[in-house]
Amino acid sequence: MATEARRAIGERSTRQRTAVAAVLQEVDDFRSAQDLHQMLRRKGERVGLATVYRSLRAMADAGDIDILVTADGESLYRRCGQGAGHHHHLVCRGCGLTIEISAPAVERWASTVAVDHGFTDAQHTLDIFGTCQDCVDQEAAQAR
Amino acid sequence: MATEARRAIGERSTRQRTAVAAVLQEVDDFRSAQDLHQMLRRKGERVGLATVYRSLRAMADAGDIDILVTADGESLYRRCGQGAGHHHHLVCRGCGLTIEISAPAVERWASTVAVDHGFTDAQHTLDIFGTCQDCVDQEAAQAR
DNA sequence: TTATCTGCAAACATTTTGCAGCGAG
DNA sequence: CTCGCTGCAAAATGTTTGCAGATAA
Repeated sequence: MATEARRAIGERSTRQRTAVAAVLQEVDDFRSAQDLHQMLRRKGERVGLATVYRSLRAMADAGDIDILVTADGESLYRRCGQGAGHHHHLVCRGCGLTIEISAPAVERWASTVAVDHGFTDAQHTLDIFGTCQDCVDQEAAQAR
Repeated sequence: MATEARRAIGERSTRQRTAVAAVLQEVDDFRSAQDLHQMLRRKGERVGLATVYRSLRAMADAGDIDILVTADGESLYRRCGQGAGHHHHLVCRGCGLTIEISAPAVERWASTVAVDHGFTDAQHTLDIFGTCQDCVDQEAAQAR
C-alpha cells in the first residue's frame, strides 16, 4: 500500500477505451463509473462495466483524469485541465457543476504544515462542496 | 439529500454504545469500523458489527467524532478535540499518526471562493497525507 | 503470432436494513 | 410498560478479479 512502482505499461488503443474517453470529454462535471457506463449504453456503445472501471483506473494512473471520492465512498471521475497540474474543485451538491480552482497560497501552506511536522512526500485533498445559485433557485421554486 | 433536520433523538446509554466510545478513547488515530469491532472483540466486549456502525453514525451526526474517507472508499473514525469545532488533519500514510490542524486563513479562503462563485451552504474537506519522520526511518532501515 | 484487452459472472469488501427479542428509562 | 437499541443474517452497493475468447500491433 506504500511504495508502488508507476510503470504505464499496456496502453493499447481499443474501441472501448476510446469510447470511455469520449464520454468523459462530453461532460464538465464529475460522474460515477456506473453513470458513465449508462451513458455509453445509451449512445449504443457496447462496453462492459468492468472495462469502464479498468479504463478509468488506467486513465487515472496516467494522470489524465481527476478522481474524487464522495462522503459515501463512491468514486467520481472527470477529465481535467490537461497537464494543468495540481488543482482543486468547487462542486455543487445539487447538479454536480464543477469549477476548477487554483490556490498557490494554500498549496504553500499545506506544504509548510507538513514539513513543520517532519512529514515528507506530502499530498493533500481539498474540495469545496456547496449549492450553486441555480440549484438554490430551483429548491425555492419547488418549496413553493 | 440536501436539507436535513438535525434532531438528536434517541441517545440512550447502553453498554455497547459506551464500549464503542471507550475504544475510540484509547487510540489517537483513525480506525475503520471493522478495526474498532475487532478491538472490541479482543477486549472481550461482545458488540455486533452493525451496532458499531450504528453507534459511529450516531456519534458522527452528533459531531462527537471525525470521519475521513480514504481514497479507496473506506470510512475511518476518530474521536476529535471535544467541541473544538472545525479542523483538519495531517495523517501519516505509514502508521496513521494524526495531527489536528487549524487554519483560519484557509477557512476564510474557502468561504470566499464559494461565495465568489455564487455557492451557498459551503463546506469543505482538507486533509494532508504524508510520511512521518519515524516511518521514513523505518523504511530506510528495511531497505538496508 | 502473441501479449493485452474485453465481457461476463462470480467474488469481494464495506455498509445498511429487516425483524424478533432485549433492556433502559 | 414502551420504545429505542441490539444481534444476526440477508441485502445492497460499488468495485475487483478469474478466465476464455477477441483483437491490436
